[in-house]
Amino acid sequence: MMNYTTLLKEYDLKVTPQRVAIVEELYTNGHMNIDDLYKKLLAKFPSISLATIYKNVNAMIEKVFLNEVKIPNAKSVYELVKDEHSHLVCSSCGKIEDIELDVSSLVKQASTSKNYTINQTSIVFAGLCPACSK
Amino acid sequence: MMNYTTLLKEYDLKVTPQRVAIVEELYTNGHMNIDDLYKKLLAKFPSISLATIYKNVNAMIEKVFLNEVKIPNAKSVYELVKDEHSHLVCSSCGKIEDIELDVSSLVKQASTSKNYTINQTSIVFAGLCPACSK
DNA sequence: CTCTGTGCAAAGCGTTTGCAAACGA
DNA sequence: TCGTTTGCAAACGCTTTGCACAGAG
Repeated sequence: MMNYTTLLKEYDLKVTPQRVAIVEELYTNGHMNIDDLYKKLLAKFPSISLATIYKNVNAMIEKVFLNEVKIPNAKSVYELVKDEHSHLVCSSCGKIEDIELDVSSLVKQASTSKNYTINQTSIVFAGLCPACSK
Repeated sequence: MMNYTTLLKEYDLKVTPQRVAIVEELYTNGHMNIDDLYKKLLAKFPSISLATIYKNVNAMIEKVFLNEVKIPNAKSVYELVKDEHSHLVCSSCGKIEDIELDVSSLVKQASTSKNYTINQTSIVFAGLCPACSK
C-alpha cells in the first residue's frame, strides 16, 4: 500500500485530490499518456480540466517526480521516477513494460569510443508482447 | 559523392529541387529537425514553405527513406535510413552523433526475460560531448 | 489569511489540409 | 498531357496561459 499524500509532500508538491489521483493512477498503471490520465480522472472528477492535468504533470516533472518517456510512433507516456530501466513497447496492442537491464558495458563502450560523459540512457524496444505474438 | 536524384528515384519519390535539397542537407548534416531543415532550405528557395518540408519529410518516412529519432528533452530529428545504430546527444550543445554498438545480447536478454518478439531498438545516450566536457 | 491550485476560455504553436498554379515525367 | 508537387492560407490538435474562484496550509 502506498501513501500518495506523503509522496507528494516529499517532492514539495501541495496535496490536492487531483494530484493524489494522478499519482495513484500512475502508480497503478505504470505508464500513461495525457489522454489516458484525463479519461481516468474524469471518472473521479467530472469537471476536471485538461489544463489541470498538464499543469500537474509539468509540475511533477519539474520536481523530478515524474518522467516523460518518448516512444517511437506513439504518444509520450509518463511514469513515476524510479531506478533506471528500459521499456518494451508492443507495437500491436500498445502495452508498455519496464525491464531492468545491465547497460553498463554498453554505456562504457559508447562513452569510451566517442569520448562522451554519458549521464542518461534511454532504451525503448518495440515488438510484440507475448499475447500479440501468438 | 552522392547522387541524390538516383537515390530519390530508388525510393519511388519524384525528383524536385526541394527534395534533392532535403536529402542533400540530411546527407551532409546527419540529423536535422524540421526547423533546421526549413532554415537551410530557405537559403536556396526563398519562397519555400514549411508545408513543403513537412509533406516531403512525411513522404520520405512513408517510403522508409527517412527515419524520425525521438530525443528526450529535444525536438525530433530526421536522418536517412541506414544500418541500425544508436545516438549520442550532447545535452549542452545539442550535437548528435551516431554510434554503432552491438546490442544483440541486450535484445536477447530483453526478449527472453519478457517473452517479446523484438524487432526494433531505440537507444539514445545523453551526456556531454568531448568539447563540452572540458 | 495567504498563497497555490483548479477550471474555464482564449491564445499559442507546431503540423496538416485544401486548393490553384507550377512543374516533373 | 496528366498526375504530382509547391506555396499559400486556413484549419487542426495539442499544450499553455490568464483569470476568477475555490481550496490547502
